[in-house]
Amino acid sequence: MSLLDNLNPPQLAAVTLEPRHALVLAGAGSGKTRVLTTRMAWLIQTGQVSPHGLMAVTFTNKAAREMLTRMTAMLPINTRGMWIGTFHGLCNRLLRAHYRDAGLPQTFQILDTADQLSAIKRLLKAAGVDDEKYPPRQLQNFINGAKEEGLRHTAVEAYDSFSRQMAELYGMYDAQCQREGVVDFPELLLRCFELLSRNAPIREHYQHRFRHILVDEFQDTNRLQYRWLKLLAGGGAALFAVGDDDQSIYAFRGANVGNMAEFEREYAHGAVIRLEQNYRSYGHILDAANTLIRNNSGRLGKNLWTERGHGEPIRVYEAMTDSQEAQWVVEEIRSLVAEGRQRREIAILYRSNAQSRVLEHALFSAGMPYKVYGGLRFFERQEVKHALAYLRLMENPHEDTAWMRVVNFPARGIGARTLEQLADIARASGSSLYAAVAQVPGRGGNNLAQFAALIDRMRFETQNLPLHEIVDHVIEASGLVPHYLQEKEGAERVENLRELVNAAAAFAAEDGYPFDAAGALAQTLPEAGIELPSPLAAFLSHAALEAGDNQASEGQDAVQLMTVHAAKGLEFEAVFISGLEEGLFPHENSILEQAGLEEERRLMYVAVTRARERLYLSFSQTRMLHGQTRYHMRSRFLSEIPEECLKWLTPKTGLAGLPPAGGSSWARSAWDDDRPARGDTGRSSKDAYYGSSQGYAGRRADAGVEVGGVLFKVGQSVAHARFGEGVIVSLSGSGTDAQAQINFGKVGTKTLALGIAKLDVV
DNA sequence: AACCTCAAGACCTAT
DNA sequence: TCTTGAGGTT
Repeated sequence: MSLLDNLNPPQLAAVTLEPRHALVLAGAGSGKTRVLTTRMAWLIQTGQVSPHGLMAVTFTNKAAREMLTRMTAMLPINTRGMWIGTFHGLCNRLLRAHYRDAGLPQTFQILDTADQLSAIKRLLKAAGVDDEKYPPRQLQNFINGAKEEGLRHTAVEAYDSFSRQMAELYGMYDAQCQREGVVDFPELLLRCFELLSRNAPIREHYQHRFRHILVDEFQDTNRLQYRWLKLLAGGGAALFAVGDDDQSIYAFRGANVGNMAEFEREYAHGAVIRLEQNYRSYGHILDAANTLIRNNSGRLGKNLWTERGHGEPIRVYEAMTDSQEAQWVVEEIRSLVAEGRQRREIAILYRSNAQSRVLEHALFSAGMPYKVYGGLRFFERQEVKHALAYLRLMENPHEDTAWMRVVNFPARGIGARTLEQLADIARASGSSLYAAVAQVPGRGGNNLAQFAALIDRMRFETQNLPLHEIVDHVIEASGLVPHYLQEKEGAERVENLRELVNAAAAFAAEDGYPFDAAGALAQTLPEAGIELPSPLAAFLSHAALEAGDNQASEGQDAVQLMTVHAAKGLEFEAVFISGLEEGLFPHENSILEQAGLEEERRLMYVAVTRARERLYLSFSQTRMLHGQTRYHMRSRFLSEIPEECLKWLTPKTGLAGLPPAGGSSWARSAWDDDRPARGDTGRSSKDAYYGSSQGYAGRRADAGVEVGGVLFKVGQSVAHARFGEGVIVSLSGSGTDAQAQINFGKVGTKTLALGIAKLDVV
């Protein structure tokens, strides 16, 4: 048995490529992970590289683990100390090893997105900046965007006073982080990049060490990550990048698809290998995906094909309401299960997490086991974050974010007033809050001193304990467990805190600790005299970098619910894509720009290609969103799939948005024909069509509302001075209370009071 | 200082 | 719909 058995020609070519830079364009289901892992095993087995000389980078911890598992299945070697991990994990590892050269305290902590936001809010408050004018969220995006481009605040281009101020705040934020000894996610990368570019001995050490660098999901790299890779490969390493430009769905967090084309031009010219044979899905599913994605521009080009037959058509269902849609999904799943399919092989996908609720409700009512991915994860739960904050303070009491989080939780008589005093003193002396405690007078100062003493005491009392006992001690001594025990709804929180103890034990015992920073360092850099981070520090990194699984009902055969983003890289026998509505999928925030729309289309492409055998598409005429009923047209993506791949399960007459009776090919006729050219959203024509259809107006039996002598009806076109032309989608109330929900197309749907808003009937 | 109520804003995706 | 923050009350 050879590693190379059963590879198709392009796969074989990729696996056994000479040591040189190469780009593998790997379509969905074309054996991408297999190629990556087989190449790693092959390189090692043939003695071309030692396990230490190989680095493999992924985006998710799951992918890293999968890679490790599959590689060791082929080639049983000791993987301890191998550099296989996420960009963030590997950078963390490097920074831990060289914290001094990186200008960080040994105990530096990692801020997740939420921590970062609260740090920013605290900064704005301390600096007396108007957070109306400089919204914390926007500043966060500004900072992260700059860091992802590799720019410090002094390098950010600021042409106007607003961005100059933002850059200024960015600088203050970095100073605050430095003072507190914390780094945010993008900082891990930037700091690591700067370390390598400025410190020649360290750079050369790693450049010399890594002979082969393999990158998974290359289309998701941002500019900084690309530069980081180039820097590491600068000593002659072969960069083997695997990706699929059609599956680039992370532009919103800085991913730059352009890296692929640039990489080909700069490095991999003449070494592009395409994997286009798909081993996953039947023909109809692939045809749908191929046709859909052809609407995008600037693709590197790729067409999936299969040796399997067409398979079954893609089933399409239109529901009246979101709950009816959910009901239908459950019914279909019932019959799939009755046919003998496993529930874990069935996935329900949606664009945004908020959509899961209706589906969960329907599944729950039907007694159908299900598992939701996404949403709140274990390490993001309030009580767990509180416990982690205590642990972080024990490691580094100067971390003000953690301090503020728990200084008065559970309540210990430290109020806003006292904390304000403390913050003032700390700011004046440029010290941390912890360091300023002694200077606060009065009862507040006394309480603060007791809190600081609590932290010190917990550190002292646990200093020689194993990790899980440290955690166990802290959740009690901090008062968290006692607090939640006396709270009405606290039982589950206490359970989660106890679970944190288990997580710590598991982390110390198994893969976590050796796999993470410390163990790897011990193996890889004994010569450098590296001080190992404590198990607690390693555990805290782990908690920040891997937020953990969600509420996983272990072992149960359960239907899988997740967002399309979360589904990337996975596959199922049967897939439901729900909520295929304009404004939802494609999402309304992305519709206006071509780039945004194309990313949505790639997202749809990812969703479609998750299915092996059966694919179901569904949409609903009405949906509860933001607490109110909204009306959407069906997604344009439905009309971008060839009709011959589809099988409509719902009658094609009498439904809103559809043409009147008859015509089996309405899906590609009615509004496709008069749809404006690409680039336009096509909303206006559709809205006009709504108005004249027998859609909602007839069914909802709305006689209309009269205000000021004008009769308003659902479906009617109206004009507003600011929002432009729109269509009334619903009416409520009467007289002076009358309100209308109006779809203004590009502007969105607004609810207006008819007595106040000046509306003209068009 | 703690507790409560109400309003506003988010809700799109996530290492 | 849910969470967060502000403001008022005890």
